Order: sequence, then C-alpha cells, then structure tokens
Amino acid sequence: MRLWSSPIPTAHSPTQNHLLAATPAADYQRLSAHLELVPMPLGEALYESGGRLQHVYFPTTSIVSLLYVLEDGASAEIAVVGNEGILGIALFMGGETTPSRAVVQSAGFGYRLKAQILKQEFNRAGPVMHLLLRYTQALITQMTQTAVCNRHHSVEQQLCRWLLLSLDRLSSDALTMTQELIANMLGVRREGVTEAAGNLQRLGLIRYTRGRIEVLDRPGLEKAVCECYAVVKKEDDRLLVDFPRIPVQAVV
Amino acid sequence: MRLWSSPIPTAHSPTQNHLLAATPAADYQRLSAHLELVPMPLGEALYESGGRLQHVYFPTTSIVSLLYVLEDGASAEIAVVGNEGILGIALFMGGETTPSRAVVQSAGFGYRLKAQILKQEFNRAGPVMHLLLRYTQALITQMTQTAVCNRHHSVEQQLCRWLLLSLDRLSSDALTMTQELIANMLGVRREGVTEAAGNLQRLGLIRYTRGRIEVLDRPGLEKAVCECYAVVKKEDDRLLVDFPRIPVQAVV
DNA sequence: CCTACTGTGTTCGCTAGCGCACAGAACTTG
DNA sequence: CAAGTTCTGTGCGCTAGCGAACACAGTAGG
Repeated sequence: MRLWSSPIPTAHSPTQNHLLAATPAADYQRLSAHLELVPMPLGEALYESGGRLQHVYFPTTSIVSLLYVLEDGASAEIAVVGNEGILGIALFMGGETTPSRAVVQSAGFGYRLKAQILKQEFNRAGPVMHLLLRYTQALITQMTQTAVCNRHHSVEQQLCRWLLLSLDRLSSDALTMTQELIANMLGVRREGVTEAAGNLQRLGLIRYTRGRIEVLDRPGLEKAVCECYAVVKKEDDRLLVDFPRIPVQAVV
Repeated sequence: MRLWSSPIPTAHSPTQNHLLAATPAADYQRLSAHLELVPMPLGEALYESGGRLQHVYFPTTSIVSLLYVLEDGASAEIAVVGNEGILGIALFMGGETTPSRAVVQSAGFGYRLKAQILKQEFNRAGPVMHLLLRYTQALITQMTQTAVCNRHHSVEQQLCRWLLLSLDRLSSDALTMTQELIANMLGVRREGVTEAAGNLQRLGLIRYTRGRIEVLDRPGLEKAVCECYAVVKKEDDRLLVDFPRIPVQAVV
C-alpha cells in the first residue's frame, strides 16, 4: 500500500497553519526557531490514548482525526483537525494526556513544537494563550456536534458532513480515502458507507474510484448535509476567522 | 407540576463546589464577596443556545445538563455538570457564547459570579485559571465519551451511564426525574427508557415510581454499564480529585 | 503476464430502536 | 370524591443499520 503520495513540491511555511499565522510577530519570533517541519504520512498516530505528549502539531497540508477506540475495537471520530488548528490541547489544558488517539487521515505536512516550548509560551498568558483557548472552544463545538449527529442523523448525512469538514481543511476537492477508513471514522459499517456513497454518486454530488473521492457538486452536498455541518462551520468562522491574519513575508 | 422540592435546610457554603473548594485562600478572598447563592429550580435554563452569558454558575447541590437541541426539536445531552464543575466555560475560553443550552436537571442550589468578575480572575493567569482549564479538559472527556457512547451502545447501557454520572454528582441515591425527561437527555424515545428501566428494575438494580428513581444496587449498575462511565470517572478523578482541598472553616 | 491483495458492490436474515396509538395507574385540583 | 392531568406500560408495524458471506474489479509486484 502506498502510504502517501510523492512529496509536495510547494514551499512550506508555518503560516500555512492559521493559528501560527494569527500569532503576533513578537510571539512568533520566539517560537519560530523551535518549529520543526515534519511529514505526516497517512495512518501515523501522533499520539495514543493515554500517552504522554512530547510535541504539539500544527498541520499545514495534512488532516488529522481524533479517534476514540473502544475496548472491543469499535471506533468513532470525535473531531477532525487541519490547518486551522493544533493537536495536543491536553498539554496546555493541564491534563497532559487524553483518552483519544490522533491519526493522520490525509497525508501532508505540519510543524511541531516541543511540549515544553509550547507550555512556556502558553504560560505567558498572552495572545498565544487566547488564540489556543479560542481554538479549543471551536474544537469543543465540533465534538458536541459530533455527539448529536451520531445520535440523530443517518449515515448518508454524516458522510456529507464528514466530506465537507475534510474538504474545508484541504485546498483540493478530492480526498485520498477508502470507504473502509471512512467507515472507521464514522463508526459505522463499511457497507453503510458504500451505500451512502453510491447514493451521493448517483445524485452527481461526488465521484469515487478506489481510494479516491472527488467532490463534484459542493453546493449540492451542502444541501444534502444535516444542520450539524453549518453549526460547526459557523462557529469555526466566528471563533477563528477574525484572527488578525499575518502575511507570510511579515513573519518569516 | 411541582417544580422542585422544599428548600433544603442545610447550611450553604461555596466550598460545597469542588472548584471553589480547591481555590487557594488568597484567590478565594477576592471572589467570595461576589459569590451569590442562587436557587436552581428544575427545568430552569441557565443559558440558551447562542445567548450571551451574564454569569457563571458553580452548582453545589444541583445538577445541570448541557443539552443540544436540533432544529426539528430532537435533543441530546452533551455533558452533565454538578458540584465538581462550573457552567459557562465559553466565557473564559473566549467565545462568549456556545451553541448549547444549560438546563437544571436536578433542583438545588449553586453560586453564581458575574461574568466580568470571573474573566478578571481568569486573566490573572493564576491557580484559578489552571483549575478552570483542567476542569474544562475533564468536561471535554465527558463530551467525547458521550459521542462514542451514542454511536455504539444500547439505550440500557446509556441509561446506566447516565444514572451513575448523575448519582456521582448528588449526595443521595435517588433522583427526581421522569422517564420522559431522561429520554430527552439521552436523545431516545420515552418508551425506550421505560423498557430499559423496566429491565434494570427486574434485575433489582433500581426501583422507580412516578418521577423518582432510586438506585438499590450501585455495584450491580456498575457491572451493567458500558466502559464509557469508567473512562469519564477515571479522568474526572485524575484531573480533579487531587486538587488541594480546603477545609470549610479555612476559607469562610 | 499471472497472482496477491485490496477495495467495492450486493445479498440475506436479524435486531434495536422508532413512531404511533392507546390503556391503566398515580397524582393533583377543584 | 370526581375530574383532569401526568406518568408509565404495552403492543404493532416499520426502518436503518448490523453481521456475515461472497463475487468481482482494479492495482501491485514478482
């Protein structure tokens, strides 16, 4: 199995991550020396349930799922984190560990920072702290919405939500992702995903081939999705988008 | 309908709330003058979806549910907060509002603090901030576990979880709560709760009459519950219990 | 080019939970 | 005590999703 496609030739910059981009220059100066570009191959676990965190990660071109795995092996995705966020919030929230796993869902790159460095920065209680807390609230919204969606909505609706959330975190409109993996994320059967995806394809909203899903009609998808997507999107926008954006050359 | 039983004659103290009890004396001094004892009658909404928060609440003898209500009226409980916690985390996380409601699930009392006061205290970035953040992480764990439980476990198991979580937040072993309301919390049909509760009663684990549920065999319940309860409990203990406890007379 | 393997499509019987309808029991109110 | 309301119990048909089994089609790798 090819784990991830050939290295992206694009120039990398930490400011591809929105949180880092929103960090004021003065604070960014302190951090930038410690930021380490890392490839994030599909399937890699950034941290395991209950494991101590050595780093926090700022995805730039990758997407990471927060997964919870039950004793019997059943699993469910709790939230998805892309270039709008950070992985390892338990570090600054004070718990050091969390009972969930973080697994790379879409291969790409990100920057990481040693746990100690981030904690120091957080404890300055300055703009970076507020940035991180605000992001955490957006993440909480996503988690709660997932809980509700799990309870009340059909597999097809959830698939739409999942596709849109993933799409928002990528620049492309295609995902490299098998139905089996999607089923794992959603915590449903693979056959359920096959059926739902088949419907969406018949409606002309998506097209898929082995391990690749392409969104053809995004507005159409947004009509088919349950309200949950809009709620999360709106909160993300409200909480994150009005960050003061810093142009790349100003900080590098 | 009788909304809540006669006022509890017990002496009230803010330190009945674990977060307040764990606040160092120096910080507590600043806050105590602003703490306001308030009755929290069954069914009262402390805040509405999207509403601006005027106060934060520290329950002492009450329990509050965080509920999410969908457009079609369907609902689901996201987390439950008792004397171990605080309501209104969105205030200090920076978002000011959340898309969920907070509804009193078990009548009692609590203390409230004006939003401004809490924000000031939080921004000192001292022990109180760390206390609040750690609690927030415990809350996040509860939310994620709810999401997973919604996906994979039976109504009966979820009922057990719900009962135990509620019980942990009360001193008594009986709840004043109709099956209809429980169904609302769990986001399932009332009939489903009737059936599940019937089973538990037949097993001798609980006994219920109109609007009152009594737990007879707590260890038995803990055997019937899914792993989700233990995970939340363990995280609560890990994150919250080793707070330095302050004896009542030391702070009042 | 042949062989593995991995991903997808489809079927079948089964169960949990849903929506609806209604009956009886318990409590409240006049 | 009578009437009305609120809870709980039960039955019925229905559907979404589950679990297992298997066929087939791309793809990878010798």
